[in-house]
Amino acid sequence: MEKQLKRMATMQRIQTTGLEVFYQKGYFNTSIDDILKELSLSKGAFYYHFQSKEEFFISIVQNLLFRKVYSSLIEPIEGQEDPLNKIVACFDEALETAEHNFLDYGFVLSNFITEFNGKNPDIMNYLQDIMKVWEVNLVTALQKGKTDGFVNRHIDSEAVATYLISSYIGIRTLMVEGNSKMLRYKYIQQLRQYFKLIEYKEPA
Amino acid sequence: MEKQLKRMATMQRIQTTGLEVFYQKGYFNTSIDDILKELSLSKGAFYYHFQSKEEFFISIVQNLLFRKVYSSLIEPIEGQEDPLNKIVACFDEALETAEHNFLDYGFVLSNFITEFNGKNPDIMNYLQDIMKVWEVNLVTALQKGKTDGFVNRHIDSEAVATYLISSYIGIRTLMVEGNSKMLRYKYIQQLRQYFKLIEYKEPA
DNA sequence: CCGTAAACAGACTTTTTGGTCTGTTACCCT
DNA sequence: AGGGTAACAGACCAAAAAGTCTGTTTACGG
Repeated sequence: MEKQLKRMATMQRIQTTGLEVFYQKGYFNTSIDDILKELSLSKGAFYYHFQSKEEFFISIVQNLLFRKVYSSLIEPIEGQEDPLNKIVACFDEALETAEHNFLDYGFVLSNFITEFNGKNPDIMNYLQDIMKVWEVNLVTALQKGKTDGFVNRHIDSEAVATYLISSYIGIRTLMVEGNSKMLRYKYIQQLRQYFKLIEYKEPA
Repeated sequence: MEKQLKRMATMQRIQTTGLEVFYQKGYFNTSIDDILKELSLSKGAFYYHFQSKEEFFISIVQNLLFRKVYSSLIEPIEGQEDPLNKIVACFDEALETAEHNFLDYGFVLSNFITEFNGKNPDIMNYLQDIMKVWEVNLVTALQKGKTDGFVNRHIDSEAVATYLISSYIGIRTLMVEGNSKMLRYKYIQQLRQYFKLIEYKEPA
């Protein structure tokens, strides 16, 4: 049963550096050999574990990418009370790790959505599924916030979720050009302003 | 002097469809032959007018892309009074053309920034120059709005500009997955909400 | 009307790519 | 301990890519 473990370990190794290189160079600009060079592995090893470049990428999306988005953007909010403050904290935290971890720069997920849009509907579906999970989670959190008395009942939860996702994608895109610390500060500042509008206000 | 005109005409033809194909398929996933096939032109023609694929793309950025961003996002705001309403109208207008003109889907500029980030610093500079012009214009408009009594003097113009750009980039990225009409409606709605916070309020 | 240069055509070269295939090593099971 | 299979190495192939080069057409100037 040792073999099973080794197999998984090798696959994960290839996937991990695969994601790194794909992110850095883009999917179409990255060759399998680029990844293999980084790992000192051979083509034989790669095609023993994966059927094709495309299937390989999809496995990365479903394993690494989904987990990453889930743990950093969905889980910290899911089921929590006081969603607005949780969202701010979660976004701030995510932007902070983005500052220091180059792999986080530019929000990998939206980068790939941009790259595959109109080119590969198959892969696009996998990517957009992740986005949908995120969006649904945000909407749910906002609705729960309404019943728990944290969020103004008159706001349009779906519109707010859309606006949040948009701004987050955008700020991550902007952060690639450096000065990310200042951008993060400004962004969180404006996000707090925005939330003042939609939080529950005690009836006077 | 007829020749000069024809030369320019041909170059523009190649650039125009070049931008279309680059946008649809991505720079690295597009071959020169892809563009030439669309135009029924030969390699000889292309390399007679342009030195290389890279130089060709840069010429597209400086000619077509800059003009597009300028005319749709900068000019409508530049020097105008009442910047907040002008910005809403401008963004709404830009999103509306984005709905109907597939070439606008996904905000071409930020798509390319995503694609070239970390891969080609040279091209990145040209792209980010355009972003900077936009940002400066927004900041200037907001500052002028303060002196003209349309914008709250206490807001941080640069932070607001960053937030605006972020959300715009984000919403354009989201619009690629369809349902763009609803997204546009929700986005503009939330943008108006946000602006209520930063508009000038008559001292009671 | 003709020579000359601009504008273009298209075969060719070199490099890179995704993917195949045969051969070799390492490890588990009996 | 040794046979068998999983895990990997790396040469190989066909297609595609950017870019070159030689040849042909077109059109302007004298």
